[in-house]
Amino acid sequence: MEKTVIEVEQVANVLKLLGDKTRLTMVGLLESSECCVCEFVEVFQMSQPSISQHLRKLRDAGLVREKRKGQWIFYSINQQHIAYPLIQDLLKHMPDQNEKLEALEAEGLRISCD
Amino acid sequence: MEKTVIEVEQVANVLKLLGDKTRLTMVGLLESSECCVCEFVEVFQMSQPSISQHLRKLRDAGLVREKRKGQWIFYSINQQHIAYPLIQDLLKHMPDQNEKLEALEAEGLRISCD
DNA sequence: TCATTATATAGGCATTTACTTATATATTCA
DNA sequence: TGAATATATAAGTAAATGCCTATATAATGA
Repeated sequence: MEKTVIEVEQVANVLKLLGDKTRLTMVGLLESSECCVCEFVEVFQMSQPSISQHLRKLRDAGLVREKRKGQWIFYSINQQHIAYPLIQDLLKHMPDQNEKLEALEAEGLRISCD
Repeated sequence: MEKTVIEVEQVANVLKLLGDKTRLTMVGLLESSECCVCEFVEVFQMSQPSISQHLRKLRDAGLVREKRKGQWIFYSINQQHIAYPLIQDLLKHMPDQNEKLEALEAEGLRISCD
């Protein structure tokens, strides 16, 4: 395991952010691939503003990055974040979120710009 | 690493609980030794009811256990909790909280019943 | 240029959170 | 038994949270 030691307060702030089912799942999804906002809207069946607000919190904390590709904005995990190794460790204790993306793919709702 | 896989919602609930500096530090302290409420009051310089309420949340979630010893009630970490391995992994990314207990000891404020 | 699609922001609202002070309960010991 | 100590609970409150609807901004393509 890569070991980064982070101050308690910083750890608490990251955990507070991830202490929400939606954001935690988002991070789990982003660990396997980039996603755009509309994909999250599909996955979570939640209003688009709500999704945007969750992503904003993650972005403000530096945990995710955004990149525009045409009309879409893709979010990805920031592997440079000091808490990234910690987050990886966390995710190891959770079920893989990939099936949610595969379900999207099966419905033809996956966005791809490559 | 011991690997327990837990449902996303359960993980989120644990992270929400630990997404508070006080509770996260409490768990860090309890990982190295049992503590009673008055010790926490000293360490955190916080009102006794406030400490009790934090401990109650941890106890309600089953993360810690309480055991009366005379007039004191000692709290300990519940190593049987399904999320305990996850918590251990978390703590590896934080500085050791022991010095806080050592400081107490130096002031003669550490309670011991053995 | 205009309609459509994708995303962000603003404002409102109900719920939760973390503290406070006051009080209740439990144990110890003279 | 009664005072002192340790802890829990109750009630109140300000701030934070997470959602919603409405609207603004940005890119696309006919």
